[in-house]
Amino acid sequence: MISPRSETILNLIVSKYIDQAVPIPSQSIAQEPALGVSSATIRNEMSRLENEGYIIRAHHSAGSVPSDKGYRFHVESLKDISLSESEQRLFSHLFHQVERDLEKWLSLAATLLAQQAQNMAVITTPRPAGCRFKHMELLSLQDTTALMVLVLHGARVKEQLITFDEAVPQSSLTIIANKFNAAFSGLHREQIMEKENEFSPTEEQIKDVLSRTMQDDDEQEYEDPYLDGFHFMLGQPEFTRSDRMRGLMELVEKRRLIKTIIPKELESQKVTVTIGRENEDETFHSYSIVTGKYGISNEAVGTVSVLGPTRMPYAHTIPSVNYLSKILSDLMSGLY
Amino acid sequence: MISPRSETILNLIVSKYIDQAVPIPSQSIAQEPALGVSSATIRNEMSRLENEGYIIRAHHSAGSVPSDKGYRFHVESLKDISLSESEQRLFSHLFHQVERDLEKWLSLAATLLAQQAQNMAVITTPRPAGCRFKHMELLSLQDTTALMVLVLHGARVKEQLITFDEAVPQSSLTIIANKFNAAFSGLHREQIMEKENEFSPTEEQIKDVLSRTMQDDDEQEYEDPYLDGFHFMLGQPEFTRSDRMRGLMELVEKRRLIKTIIPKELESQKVTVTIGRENEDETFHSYSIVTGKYGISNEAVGTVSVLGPTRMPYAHTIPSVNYLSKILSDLMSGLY
DNA sequence: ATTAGCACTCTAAGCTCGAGAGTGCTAATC
DNA sequence: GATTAGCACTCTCGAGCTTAGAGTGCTAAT
Repeated sequence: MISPRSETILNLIVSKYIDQAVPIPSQSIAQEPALGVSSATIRNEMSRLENEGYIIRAHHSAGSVPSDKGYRFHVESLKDISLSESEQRLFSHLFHQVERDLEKWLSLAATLLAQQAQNMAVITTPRPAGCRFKHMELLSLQDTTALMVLVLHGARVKEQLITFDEAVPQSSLTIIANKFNAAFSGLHREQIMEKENEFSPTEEQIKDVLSRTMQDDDEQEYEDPYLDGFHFMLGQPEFTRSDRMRGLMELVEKRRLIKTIIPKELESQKVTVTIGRENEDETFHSYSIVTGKYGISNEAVGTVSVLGPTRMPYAHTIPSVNYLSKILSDLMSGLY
Repeated sequence: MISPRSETILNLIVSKYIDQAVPIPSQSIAQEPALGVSSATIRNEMSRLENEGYIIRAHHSAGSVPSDKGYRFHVESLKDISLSESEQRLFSHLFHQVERDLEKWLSLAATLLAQQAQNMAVITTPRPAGCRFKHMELLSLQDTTALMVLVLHGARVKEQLITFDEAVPQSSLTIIANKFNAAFSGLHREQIMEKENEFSPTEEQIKDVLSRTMQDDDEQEYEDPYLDGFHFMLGQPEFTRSDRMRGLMELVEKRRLIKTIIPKELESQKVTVTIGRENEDETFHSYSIVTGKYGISNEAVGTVSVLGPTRMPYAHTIPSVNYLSKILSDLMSGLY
């Protein structure tokens, strides 16, 4: 890749293909007012681009389709684009209209992002580095059954049923809850386990359940993510053959999706784009994933992603992911 | 429909078609050892069945495909079948292995049901008739922000952020929570609103949020249901053409599915089967829905359903829905 | 009432063929 | 040397045709 004209042509091919989902002929590029050359010249450039692996032809005399390498070039060329001011304002406005509630925010973000990218949006809930006890409540439901409501730092709430061997009245439960609240406030699970006060058997049991619940939370890689826009993805011409999506569908349903989708390294604050065969998992060899990180470092971090075919409107998707990450981070700082 | 032999033949056609998804020729029925007649005889019976609208032929000389009326007959003929004892034991066993937690139960039930029916299972969470206050907790997050944790009867937990105009310390919040807990225990929303104690502005604000949260809960038709087995459905040969499922996909995603899916009348404890054009909503004219009710009457009721093409393994699906409703009802009685 | 036998119908898959789209190459032009 | 017009060549896609075979409906025999 040398001449600037080659770059222009490649970018035109990629944009047009993303738009039209049809192999792009040299003529259609020649018509572009940006460059005043004939289709024959374009053809020369195109065969060079093909030799260098930026574009692919289905057969001898077919139009051009970008390769992964072609998409990669295109993506690099627009990494620094940001969302238009009017869209930024619209987004902010929408977020300030909904209730102050993490779930509502994430759900809204997923919907907006899917809409922008015309593909599936995946937003994971913030992962605390290691959850910390904030408050607990014990409520008697029946003689031997109680509900434990556990509040962790960062406005995370967990519930768990507990069954005792013998009847435990609400009054005892309240006393125990108060005792635990005083003793465990702000502690991590390990610190709670170390505490060796003298506990009654009932208390020990509750402490056990508490510990297991917190451990669950720590171990859980991600909760069910917020998904939206699967139907946009299905609408793409890539999926007229339905078998194409079977495997993917199962991934989504089984929620195994997430582990595979999120890039291992999420060091940088920048948006990460993984294109086609750059994905380690073979299932995604014809998909691209655009991922951003949001949240508060060292406290709780989640991801904002878009999954779609490699032919994805990166020019809309990347800045949207970027801006939504920023909004969510800002909103979340109010919770910690 | 008169002769018992006609009935046998119709049932054979339906079962075979459900199994094979291919029009059933007279020969294949004649081979059945159950009735020792030739294919010509079957053909005579078949043309009678066709005249009466139980089966349909794609064209002049094609095999038989059941009509909605045919499926209806088939379903009526097996309404009283129950799950095999071994499967009943297996199901019970599985339910007693998981944690005592409503979410886990519903999720397990959805997975089992989808597996049995080889189609999509939809389980709605129990709807309380009108929610009742059990307990609340107020936790300060930042100076002017608090988290309200609201526990309703039936082990339902709700969270809501509250933002105050001025700083409110944890100590004040605790006092307010105690006051409310004492005053509102066991009450419905309307009853809480009627209470006209003298409240401070902060208390009024919290009471307002409380009321809105409870109203939300009352108005919300259904929460997000538990879905499983969409991929089974996609695997059915009905869906080799992908456009067939687009609309459906969107329904699932937008959660509008539920309102449309659940029969208006759920009086009886029996399982309800709605076949093809019996569905009011046109979208489901080529689908069948099998629905059962579970829960505790007048307290909290949810539904267990299977959605799939009219060619659905009713013989497995109906007893499974039936038995799972029973299991879930039994389990839930422990929560009230 | 049942059945064997056969002619008839309809589908689905394969096949050819021509039109059209788009390229690669060559030779002329700037 | 870069660009371009012109044209032959390649490949795809859909239309139309053909044929094998699956399955029925009918008739005449049992």
